[in-house]
Amino acid sequence: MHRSFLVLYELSKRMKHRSGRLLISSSELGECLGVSQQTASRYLSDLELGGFIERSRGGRGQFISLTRKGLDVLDGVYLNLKTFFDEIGTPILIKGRVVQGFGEGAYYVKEYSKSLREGLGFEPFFGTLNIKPLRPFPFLEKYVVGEVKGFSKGGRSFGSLKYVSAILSSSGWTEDCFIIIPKRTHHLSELEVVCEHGLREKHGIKDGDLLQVELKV
Amino acid sequence: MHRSFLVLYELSKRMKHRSGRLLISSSELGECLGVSQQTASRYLSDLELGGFIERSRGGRGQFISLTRKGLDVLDGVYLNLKTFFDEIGTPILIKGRVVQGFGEGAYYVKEYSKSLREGLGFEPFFGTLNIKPLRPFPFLEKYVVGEVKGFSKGGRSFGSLKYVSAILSSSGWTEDCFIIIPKRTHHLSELEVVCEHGLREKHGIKDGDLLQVELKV
DNA sequence: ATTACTAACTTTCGAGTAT
DNA sequence: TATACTCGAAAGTTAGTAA
Repeated sequence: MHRSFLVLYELSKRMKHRSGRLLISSSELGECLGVSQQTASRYLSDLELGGFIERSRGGRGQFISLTRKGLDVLDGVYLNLKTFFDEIGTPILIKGRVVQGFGEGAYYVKEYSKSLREGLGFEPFFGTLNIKPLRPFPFLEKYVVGEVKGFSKGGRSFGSLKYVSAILSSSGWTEDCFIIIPKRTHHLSELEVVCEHGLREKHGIKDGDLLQVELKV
Repeated sequence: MHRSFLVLYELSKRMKHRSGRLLISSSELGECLGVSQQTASRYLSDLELGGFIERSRGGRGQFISLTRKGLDVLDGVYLNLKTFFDEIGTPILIKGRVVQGFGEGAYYVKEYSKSLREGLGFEPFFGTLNIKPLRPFPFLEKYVVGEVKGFSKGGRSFGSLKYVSAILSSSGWTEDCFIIIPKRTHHLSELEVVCEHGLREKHGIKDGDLLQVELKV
């Protein structure tokens, strides 16, 4: 979240919908934001350079539309504010597709096995399911229910893990699971799920399948 | 919308709910935001000074909760993003209470009467209903359906007006109406509604009554 | 009308440090 | 541990102006 959000947001306020297009001049935008025309012009040029917007010159200003990247910035903020303002108990759902992990999941679950068993209350399956969400998803740290302390082994250091409780589901089945969050990670782009069972085998899951994760809050 | 939003938002991300309280140190916050401890400390002090947060020192940091003012900043952003991301056709509802206008509504409607009649397609009632929304409401400019040009009369200048089409309702009745937006206004805090009929008389509306405005988008 | 460059100005930041 | 002050350095802003 950097400053560019404020400008993107100001643009989005003036668009009826995410797929819309906006005609605005740099001086108008400057007025909206309380900065000069020159500064507004630089803002737009920076946003374009960063891949957040696309623009084309029109006679009375410039036509602006948001790129996927720009929309995702706004969507991430929207989803976080939604969890913040929604009534307690409103389910938090994340939809995503199964992706190929780096193959390290099994290795790590094995290494952390003892600690995880104590924390989770069951023997975790030796492997993780990696899920790539379709949209940005809320910041998960606030839902953390436990932590596994880091350790060193064979000259290699294993950092602390936090985990969030969730329910994984697809058509016809539901499984309790945990989402693993390496302690020193700021921007998670995939969810790493551990479970008591091998879900790929048990439910015939393969890469690309669409799953739903519901956070237990 | 100024920069303080970014810090408020970062705090809200770490709170489970709007009524929650957060324990965080200035250096942790600095890390989240990518700034130094000193800067984060100043951010918090500025937010407190501005009335956006309340805080109290704890041993390992400070307890932070958001004030009504701070929540309204976030809520305003949330509502705008909601209209931006919701499917087209999702109704946009604003609930608010009738308040005493400055008594100028009748005067202005009279002055603008001719132009309004042309734009709205009916003879507007000589008076406006002022509504104070309960929560922040979305930026309305993007829903403008028409404009009434400004003019000068008797040495006094009347600025341009824009208007948005809406449906006003309460238990048992519904009325088509328009929300009037003075062209050079940036921060509307009340809605000024014009209608074909005198609603205070027709429906027995009095100050403090709760009404709902649905925007026609 | 616009957009956007450069140079001077202003604000914001953070290392050092006090509390 | 914390928070938060001062002040030199860095970053951001805008007036003037070109295109």
